[in-house]
Parts: sequence; structure tokens; C-alpha cells
Amino acid sequence: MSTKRTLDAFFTPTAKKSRKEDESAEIIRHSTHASYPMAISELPSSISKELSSLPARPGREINDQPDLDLIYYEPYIPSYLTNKLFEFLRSELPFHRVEYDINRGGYKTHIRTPRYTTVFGLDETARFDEDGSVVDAKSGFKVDDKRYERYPPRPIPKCLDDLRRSAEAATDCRFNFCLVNYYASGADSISFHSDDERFLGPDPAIASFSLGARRDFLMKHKPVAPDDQNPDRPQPKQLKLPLASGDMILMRGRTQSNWLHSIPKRTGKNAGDGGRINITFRRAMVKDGTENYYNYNVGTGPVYRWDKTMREMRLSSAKDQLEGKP
DNA sequence: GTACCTAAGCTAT
DNA sequence: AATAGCTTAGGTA
Repeated sequence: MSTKRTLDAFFTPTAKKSRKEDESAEIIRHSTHASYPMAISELPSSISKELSSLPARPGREINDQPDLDLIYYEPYIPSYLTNKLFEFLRSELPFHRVEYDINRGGYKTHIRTPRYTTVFGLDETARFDEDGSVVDAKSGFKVDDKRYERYPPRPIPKCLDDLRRSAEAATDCRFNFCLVNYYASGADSISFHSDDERFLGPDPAIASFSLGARRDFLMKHKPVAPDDQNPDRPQPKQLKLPLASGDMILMRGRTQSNWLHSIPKRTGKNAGDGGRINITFRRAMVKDGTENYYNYNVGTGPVYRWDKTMREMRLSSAKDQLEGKP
């Protein structure tokens, strides 16, 4: 942006500001909470308003395979919004690279999650009251200190809650959790799994948004038990959806109990041109869900934030966080 | 066609 | 909720 401006022009009151100046002049509000590592900016009100009137096009049902029940919004968010939203969320959200140990064939292996993650939300048995305290959903009384001892639950910040409310209106589903993944390059991935945890209840509905680089989303049916009636029955076919910026997939019904999905590693020109953000909304029914999601998507490690100069995720020091620096 | 290369897919741990 | 190592697929000269 040019900073050149004559003194005359500076002192001459302008009748009307340009649209761009109006946006930059807007007072930026923040979502704050004791559990946040730093305040999280709200979206400019113009973008926030536009999210409320989505999707851009109706979704398409994909249910031509056994146990598969998807609605594919291609796109959900129009292209003139996706770039701003992607850049905004990548810059504003606190991310983590969670590490943990697993047992693999008798050997202990250390895992460094191959993507950046973050999470906000609280299961159905509790809610945040007006001043941010966690209260029991039924009684309204502040919960026992030991109930969410390991990780203080974090309310969904307004910038993500705008999208949550949009998704609820579009799908007629209810969501209380928001998981965010950042795949920095084709080397970042998630292996085949289902979102079939008990704490989501049976047949959970999950809304999954894509922003940024296009990445392949693979789906395959869980292994089918041999069928005495028809031993040669063909296996359900595998799907490959090239998810693009602004797309949304609603997975529902028997999908999670019967299908696996993944974002495989990609190399070379198939790696995806830059980073990709995935945002999923879901509804955890019990306390275990809150514990599990914070454990695997926040953990106990440091915060990473997007460095606009280096154009990469950087460790964010405690000092910077206190001072509200990026 | 065939050798050679890279990427993608599969499987045991 | 993952990875290494092997096999297979696919492109190109």
C-alpha cells in the first residue's frame, strides 16, 4: 500500500472513505478467555455477515455406496471470501504440534503429529456462563474443579463460531466442538481413521471445511466380514475427493461407523500449493470427549503461530504471548 | 516394447 | 490417533 500523500490531501476532509479504508478503520474486537494463550481477533464484520448467508450453493448428496451418507458443498464458501478467511485463521489461531507415545508391536514409538492442530469447545454436559466459568448444563452451578482438571476447556472464539452457526443453519445439526488442522505442505497428513469415538454418540454428524491448498481426501469402507451368501461380493469402491478451498463435506448417518478417511502425504506437483486448513465441527456428548480432544489436539506443548515474514509456523514465546505479540 | 524413474498404495509393526 | 519399508502403478524417453 502506498504511504504517499500530499499534506494538502491530508488536511482536506474527504467526503467519503473508500471501502478499503472503511474496513481498515473498523475497530477490531477480540475474543478473550482465561484459557486462551492470547486474545483471538474477530473477523471484520463484513466477512462475519457474509458467513451467515451461506452456503453459496446447495450441497450434493453422495450416498451411492453401502453405509455412505455425505453432503458435498462444492463450494460452501465463495472464492472471494476463502482467501481472506484462510489467511485470517492461519494468522490468528494458536496451533500445536502434539507429541505422544504409542506401543507398536511391543516397541514404544514416539509420535510427532504430522500436522498442526488446535481445538475449542465443551461437551454437552456443561457450558460456559456469562463470565466464562464452566457450569453444569443441568444445574447451572459451577462445575467441580476436578471435572476438567487436565485441560481448561476453551470457548469457541467468535471467528470460528460465526462459521459454526452458519453450518448449523445449513445442516440442521448441532455442534459444540471445533477442531482445526493445518497441513503446512504435502508432507503433512492424517492416516486412515474414523471419527467414531464413543463420546460422539451413535451416527455422529461432522461438518468438515477446507481452506487453502487443494488436497486429496480418501475414503474407504472398513473391511467387510465374509458373506456366506455371496463370497465374491465386490468390496465398496474407494473414493478420492480433491477437496478445494471453500468446500465443505458433511459426514453423517452410518458413515463414521463403516468408513475410514485420510489425507495422504503428497509429493512434487501433487503436494498442494501451500498450506491447507481443515475445520471440523462436531458434537461431543460426554466429558470424555472434551478430555480426548484437548489431549490430542492441544496437549501440553508450546504454542505455534504463523509468522507472516518467514511464512511458516514459529514457536511463540511465553513473553510474546503475554504482550499479545504474534 | 522396455528400461528406468517417481509417486502412490499396502501391510506389518 | 503413525510410520517404515516394500510392492505396484504410471509416466517418459
